[in-house]
Amino acid sequence: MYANILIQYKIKSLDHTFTYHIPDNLISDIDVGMKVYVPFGSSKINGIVLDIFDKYDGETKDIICIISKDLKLNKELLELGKYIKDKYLCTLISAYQTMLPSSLKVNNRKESYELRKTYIILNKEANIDEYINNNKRAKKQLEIIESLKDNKIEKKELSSSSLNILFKNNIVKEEYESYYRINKNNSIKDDYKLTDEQEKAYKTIKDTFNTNKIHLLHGITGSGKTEVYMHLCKDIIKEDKRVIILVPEISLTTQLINRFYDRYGNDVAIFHSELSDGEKYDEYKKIYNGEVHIVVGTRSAIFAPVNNLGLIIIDEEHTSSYKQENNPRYNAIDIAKWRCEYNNCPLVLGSATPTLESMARAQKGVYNLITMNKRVGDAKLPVITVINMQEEYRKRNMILSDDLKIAIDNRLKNKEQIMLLLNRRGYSTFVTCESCGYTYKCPHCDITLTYHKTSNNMRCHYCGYTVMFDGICPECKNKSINSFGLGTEKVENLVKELFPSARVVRMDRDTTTKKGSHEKIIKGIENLEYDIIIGTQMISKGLDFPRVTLVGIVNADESLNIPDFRSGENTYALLSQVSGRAGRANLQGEVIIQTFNPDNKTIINVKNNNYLSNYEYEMNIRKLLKYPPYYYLIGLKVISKDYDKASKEANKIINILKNNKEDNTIVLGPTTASQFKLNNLYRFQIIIKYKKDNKILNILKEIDYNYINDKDIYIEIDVDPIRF
DNA sequence: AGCACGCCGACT
DNA sequence: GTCGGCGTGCTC
Repeated sequence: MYANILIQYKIKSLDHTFTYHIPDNLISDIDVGMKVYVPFGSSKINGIVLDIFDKYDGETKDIICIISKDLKLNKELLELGKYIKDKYLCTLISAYQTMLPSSLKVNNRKESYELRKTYIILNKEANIDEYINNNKRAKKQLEIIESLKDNKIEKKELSSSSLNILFKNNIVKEEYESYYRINKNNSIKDDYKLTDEQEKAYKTIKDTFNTNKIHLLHGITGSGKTEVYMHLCKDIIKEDKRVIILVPEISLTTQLINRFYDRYGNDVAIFHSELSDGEKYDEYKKIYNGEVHIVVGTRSAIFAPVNNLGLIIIDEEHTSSYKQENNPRYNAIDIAKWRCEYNNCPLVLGSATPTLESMARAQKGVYNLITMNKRVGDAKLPVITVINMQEEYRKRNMILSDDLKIAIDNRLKNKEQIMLLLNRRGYSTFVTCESCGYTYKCPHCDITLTYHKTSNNMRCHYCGYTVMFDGICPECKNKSINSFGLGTEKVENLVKELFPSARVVRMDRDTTTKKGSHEKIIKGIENLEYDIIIGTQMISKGLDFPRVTLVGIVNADESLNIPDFRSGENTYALLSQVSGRAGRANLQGEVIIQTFNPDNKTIINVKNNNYLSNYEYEMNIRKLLKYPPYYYLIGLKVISKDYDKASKEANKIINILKNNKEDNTIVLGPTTASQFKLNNLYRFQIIIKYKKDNKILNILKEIDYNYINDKDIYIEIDVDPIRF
């Protein structure tokens, strides 16, 4: 018997199987999907068995041993890997590697992550009565024997000196029991009553169990989407199927996971980046062994090794965190679609602000649109005020406007909580007019231009359009063009200065890196230990604090000006999500948006809480400028430590692309990538916009293949990129 | 990726 | 004469 093995190195030139002979002693155990140890060249490495067959007449070596018999990739995941390789142009092994938690990665050498407890039991074969009679004076030993007569006892609870004598005389034995690091018990009965709207959504989805339907659940913030998910889970459990629920990132996960634990206890496995390797191993095993019905987790949980999958739910489907930004650059929504098709089950995409792609599909009837327009209970929508920062700027209010300061003061007096959102600056520098808020945009791509200090010009990173920079604002003719940005720390200091008695907490990358710090801050806010919460987008999603009644958006423009064609869409989503944090319970919420561009369409749509108007506005631009969802995108980067070589190859590639495409396919570039020089590597970028073009997809694969053995040039292809 | 092989320059 | 630099090529 022989086996085709995919080896652990994720190098394009090794992206094929090698055939090995299966020695007789392994034949009965070996199976497809298992991890094996094989000789390779002059060393020994790990690999995955992809198929097993009888006859082979080339030269082979023997497989040394099987590494994991009890955990292997199942048929579905093996098949899924091929899809990922084909769609995202990555190596097959890296597709499989991303499916596995680090404890089980193919190149992992550590043997076991299993935690075991050691118990002591009486040795049934020993003549215990005789031993008791002969050792009447060994009080401690007799005590132990007596207590072991009706149950086993954990080893560490017994005195080791007496125990050792009992061991020596074969009176007692050790017994092992493995246990999981995470154990939860449910505390709440599932008797929550759904509102009419929730009930309708729930029924609609439930009626499509056992069909491959995709639902877009468009529910405004506070409309109770989670409760709909919970009800669906109940039915999944009833039918003994499995459900995967994806959530954007841990900030949201903590609160949501606790809700699932409260109701479903140890029927839930969780997956997110804050778990330790051991915890992830345990959760993976619970899923693999079919011990849980519900899997809740971030992006990589989409690869949970469930059998009998009955439903996938992707919450906050618009968030960019479902797209992996390194190889393989997959999007969890794509993977979900594939798995739902494979298992013939429905997919639910939930969001208050669906992506244009999803809404467009829903309007075309590809997805089934379910709308929830009402907030649960008495909660009213917040009142949104837009503050023109141009005027505040003249009053020397650079960070907080008078209105926002007054509003904060009022909430503090009422013992209500305040959230201040600060947009993080992007990695590229753009310039804004400090007095009127004007930002340069590319006339062809509607993208904010990026400033380049070395050449003193501004460039569009999509098409290469360039203008010189003269420092004079073309709008208000002031010489106030500048690039400025605020950090959370700066805002924190000002707030502390203005409101010295307020208890302030900051929630951003810096304060949440430590394990559990996230949860601690959230608990603190829930327990009303803080009055003012300052944070980045991290605080915008899903969090539910009933005493937060004021949300202040400090610099709404920062997000609008990110050089990305989706900046408008993303800003709408961000602002309306964070607005949704205000007034979740019966207290009236208020939102104050500070901007230099009060006439901006996105800001106006946020103020009017009009998703559909924003959708139509953005769709128009996308249609005009040929962006998704009207066109598909592919980003290709040519990377080299040699500037000239990178530039030369990029030009060569663009010519090949232009000569092998359909007429309506557009090839832009090459331009310098937004992070042009990174780790001493120069990066040129090509953008492809296409509708239906197998020609260009095939030529891309060919280009990718041609550079496999080129040591100076590295090609990076991003299919359906969300950011360039 | 990792290792052997191989072909040049500077040392005990 | 030999040690060791890393450029090239191959691994079932």
